[in-house]
Amino acid sequence: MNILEKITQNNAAFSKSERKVAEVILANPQTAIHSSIATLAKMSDVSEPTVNRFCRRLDTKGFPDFKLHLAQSLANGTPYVNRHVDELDGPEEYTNKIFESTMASLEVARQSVDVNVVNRVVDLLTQAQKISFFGLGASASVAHDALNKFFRFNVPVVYFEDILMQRMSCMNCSDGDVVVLISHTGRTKSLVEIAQIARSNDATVVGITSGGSPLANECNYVLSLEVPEDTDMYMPMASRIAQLTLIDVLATGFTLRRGNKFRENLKRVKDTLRGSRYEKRGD
Amino acid sequence: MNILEKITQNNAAFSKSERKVAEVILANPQTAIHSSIATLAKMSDVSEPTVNRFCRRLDTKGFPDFKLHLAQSLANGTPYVNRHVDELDGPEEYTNKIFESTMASLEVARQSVDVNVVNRVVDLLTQAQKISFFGLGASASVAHDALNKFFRFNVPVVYFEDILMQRMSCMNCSDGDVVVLISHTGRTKSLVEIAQIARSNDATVVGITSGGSPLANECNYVLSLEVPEDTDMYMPMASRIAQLTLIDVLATGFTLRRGNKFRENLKRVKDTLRGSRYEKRGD
DNA sequence: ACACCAAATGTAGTAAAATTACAACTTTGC
DNA sequence: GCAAAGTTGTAATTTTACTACATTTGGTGT
Repeated sequence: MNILEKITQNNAAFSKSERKVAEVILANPQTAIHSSIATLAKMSDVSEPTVNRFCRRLDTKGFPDFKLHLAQSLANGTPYVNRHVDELDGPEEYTNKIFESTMASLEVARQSVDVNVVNRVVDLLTQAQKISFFGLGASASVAHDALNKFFRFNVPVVYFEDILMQRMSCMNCSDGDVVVLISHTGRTKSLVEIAQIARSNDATVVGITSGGSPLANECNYVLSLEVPEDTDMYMPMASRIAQLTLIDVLATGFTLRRGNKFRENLKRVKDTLRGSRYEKRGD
Repeated sequence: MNILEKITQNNAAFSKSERKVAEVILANPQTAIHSSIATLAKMSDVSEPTVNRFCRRLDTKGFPDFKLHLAQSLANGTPYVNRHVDELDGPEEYTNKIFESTMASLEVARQSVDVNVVNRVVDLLTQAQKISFFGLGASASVAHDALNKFFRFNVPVVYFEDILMQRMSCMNCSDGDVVVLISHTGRTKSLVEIAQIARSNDATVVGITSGGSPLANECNYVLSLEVPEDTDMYMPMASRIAQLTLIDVLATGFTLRRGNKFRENLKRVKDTLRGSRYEKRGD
C-alpha cells in the first residue's frame, strides 16, 4: 500500500541507478513530490527514463502517478490500520502501532454503535432519579470515569468497586433508577447477577458490552461495541477506549438535552476547581 | 489545510464555471486525481484554463500541484477532523462527532509524543522496585486503569485516590521507586506537591501532563501530550483518552522488554479470571 | 435602452514535461 | 573473450499544462 515502505522493501529488485533514485526520494520525499522528472533525474544523477522506469517498477503508471502515490503516503494520518505489535519493534514502532490501532478500533466501534439506542439511553439518563455505574477489572476504571463525568451534572450518581457494595446498592434500587453495567466480554458472573438484582428491583439496566453476551441478555438496553482486541497482549486496551468514548457520547447527549442554561452550570462546577490549581499565566 | 474542505468553504468565491469544476471534483475526487486537465475540463464542461484558474484560486501552483494536494486529502481519508458538537446536533451527529474528534485528537497526541522519553520511561518502569500511579479528578480513572494494567505484570504497584494516602505513600518512597503523575493541565496543586515529596525521597517522578506546566517542571521525565480539548463541554474528554493510550504504550513497551517468557505469565493471569466468567460457547 | 466597463470564459499558440524508441554501454555466464 | 541479457542514456515524439489574447457575459450609469 504505502509506496514509501514499498521502496524500502523492493530495494533488492532495483538496479544500481534505480537505487540512486530511491535514495534521493527517501532522503527527501517532500521535495520529490514537487519536482519534475527532469530535476529529480538531475538530483539522482541519472537520466529521465531511468526515473520513469523506477516508477513503473513500483507498479505505478508513470512518474505523475508515482508522485500521486508518494503524496498520499506522505499525507499525515496514513490509513489507520490495526497493526499488531511485533516483538522486534522499537519504541517508535510500537508507539505508533498502538496509537494507530486504537484509532482503527474507534472507527470500528463508531460504526457498530446504534444511535437509536444511544438516544433512548440518553433519554433514560436525563430522567433518572439515580444513576449507577459498575464495572470490574479493566472496566472499573471506565465506570470510575463515568462517575467523574456525570457527577458534574448534579445528578445522584453512584459508583462502587466492591461487588458487595454494588449488590447492596442494586438491592435498594427502585423505579426510575438507571444502572449502567460495563463489561467488554459480558461474561463476568457477578456483573450478570447484579443486572438481575437491579432489574428485579425495577431499575432500568443499560449494558455497555458485547452484543449477545450473557450480560447483554439481562439488560433492558444494550449499547454493544464490537471492538477487535489484540489478544496477543492479554490486556484489554482498545475496548476500554471505545467504552470511554461511548461514555463521552452519553455525557454529551445528556448536556445537549439539558440545554444552554445547564451548560452554564457545568462551567460553574469547573470554575470551583480553580482554587485547587496554579493559575495559568494570563488568566 | 484539507483541500476538499477548502473547496466546499470557498464556494462563495468561485465563479459559475469554477463551481462546475468544484462539483465534478467533489462528486468524484478519486477520478479527478487520475485525470488530465483536458479530461477534467471536458467532464466539467468548461475550458482548460478555467480548470487551471480554479486550481490557482485554491492557492496551489497549478493543476499538477492541485492534484497533489487533492491526493493527500484523499489519502487515509484524513476524515478525522476535530468537529465541535453543536447544540442542534441529533444523536447521529454528536455520536459521530465525538468519535471522530477523539480519533483526531489521538492523531495529534501521537505526533506530540517523544519516543525517546517513552523508551527511557519504559526502562525505568522495568527496573523499578515499586511503581505508583496518581491522578485526581478525571485523571484518577486513568491512574486506576494503569493500576489494572501494571498489576498484571506482577510488579509492586500502588494507586490511591485519597491525596493524604498519596502523600504518605510518597513519603515512604526510596531510590528505585517510580511515581507516575497524571494531570492534563499540570496545574493541580496537590499533585505538584506530591511530585516534590516523591523527589525529595529519591523516587523518580514521571509526569504524563502538559509540557511546561508547574507539574512538568517538578518531574524527572515528562511525557507531554498536547491535546486540543473542546472547552465548550467543560469536561476533559480527549485528553483522558490520549493519556490512556499512552499508558497502553508504556505497558506494551514493558511487556516487550520483558520478553516472551513474561508474556506467558500474562496469559496465566488472564486464565485465572476464567473462573469468574461464563464460558464462551466453543471454549 | 444603450453604451461602457469589468469580470469571466474560451481559443489558439507555446512551453514544459513525460514517454517512447532506439542506440550505446555494462555485466554475466560459458 | 565473446555472446546474450540487462542496464543506462540520447534524441525524438507525444502528451500535458500554461500563457496571451480574443470573445462573451453581466452589470452600471446616463
